[in-house]
Amino acid sequence: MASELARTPRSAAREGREKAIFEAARAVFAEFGFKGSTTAEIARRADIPKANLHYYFPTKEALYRAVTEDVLNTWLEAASSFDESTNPSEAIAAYIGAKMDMARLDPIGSRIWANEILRGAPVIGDFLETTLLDWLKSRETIVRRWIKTGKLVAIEPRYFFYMIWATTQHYADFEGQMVALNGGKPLSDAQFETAKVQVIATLLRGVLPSET
Amino acid sequence: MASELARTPRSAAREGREKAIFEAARAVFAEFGFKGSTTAEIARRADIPKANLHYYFPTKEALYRAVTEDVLNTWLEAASSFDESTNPSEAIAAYIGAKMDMARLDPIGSRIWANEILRGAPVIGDFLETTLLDWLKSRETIVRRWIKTGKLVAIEPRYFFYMIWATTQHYADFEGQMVALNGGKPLSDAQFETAKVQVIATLLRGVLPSET
DNA sequence: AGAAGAATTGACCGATTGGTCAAACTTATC
DNA sequence: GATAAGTTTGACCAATCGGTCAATTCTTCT
Repeated sequence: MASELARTPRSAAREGREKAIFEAARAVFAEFGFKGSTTAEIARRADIPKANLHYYFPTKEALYRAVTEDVLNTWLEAASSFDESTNPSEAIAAYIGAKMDMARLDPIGSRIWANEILRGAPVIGDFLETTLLDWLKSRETIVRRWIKTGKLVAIEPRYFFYMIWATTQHYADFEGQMVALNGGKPLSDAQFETAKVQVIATLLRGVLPSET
Repeated sequence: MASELARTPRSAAREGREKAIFEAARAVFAEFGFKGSTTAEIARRADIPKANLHYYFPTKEALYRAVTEDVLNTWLEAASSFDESTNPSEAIAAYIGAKMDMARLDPIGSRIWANEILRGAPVIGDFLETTLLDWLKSRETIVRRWIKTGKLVAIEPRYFFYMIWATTQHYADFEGQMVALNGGKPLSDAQFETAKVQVIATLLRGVLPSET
């Protein structure tokens, strides 16, 4: 099959080098944004000559697109954790938990996203208007159903999702601020777990009807 | 007095030109961060030759510091709206409201802050570790007192403030995402007011004891 | 072993970067 | 209206930018 030929696995060495460039690019783009990043700096962190970088990724923009689209896929995976079939508490808790874990495990991805949005989302703009909007609409429907059946207080679902996105992403994007406020040390696993539990509890209390 | 001579008011024309450069710089730094911004682009937006920009602000870094410190002062003004003397609901509502209004009225300032933190806060790092930490500690004390007197549920105050900062700042930093999800149009005043009311209500419900 | 292709790299390119400078131009003061 | 000070600006600089290229080295296959 032709498609199988196209997917012929490259040598492991090649994949390794590509990944090294990719990871270096992620770190640099996350810190300096697209314009502020240089292929020279990325190559330096990947420990290869700049010319070699351009052999694997012809342009800075191609590399940026590859990095950005990868972040997008990670986002989509986490999105599925908001499950319609479970009850509101469980669905919301699972979703917030998944997004918190994402921020903890891949803060760089979150920062790449943040930089892209700050620029006006020139690359992922289409995705926002199509896939993300569709996702949001379908989840809004679910939330509205929960509200109608008295399982949630009357809220505008959209702004509730914004709160979740804002809070979870904050733990990745503003890590620098948190470190400064934590005596120069990153949040420990225990601290992060406390934060995660509290974020879930506070947001659930904020939208669940009083138990009267 | 010598200090008075130093503060000799410059001509109104000079102040106007300085302000034009300043505003152009704010917009550019907010969009591209420090490294991604160029003095040429700032000068272009201020509609002056680049050499003239360097007459008013000798270096790109000096201009950036001026812009950043201005953002900092705005933050400090809003911080005072968290008032110890009022009850928790009012203090928290007023503070969230003030930060939401800040995000609405000065999204650029918020984005400059975000870019600075994403870079690792090289300029405002000192401020974070001193003034901001002091502010946070004193407010944590107030919140803990409220918890002890049963006016708030048991929470770690710090992570509650992070939620507030995250959510309010999100309305400025991720405006591009919200616009994409709102049919390409910015949030109307009515939409923003709804969002603001809901954010306050949800967060208050999240930390106030049930009315049983 | 040797040919063919893939990968590596130093040298280099025109464009852009932050910043300088001297000459020209305005404005205030006497 | 002459002088001095403050302001504006095009031309220019070395350094860095994204990207190219030809020469070289390494792998793979027969």
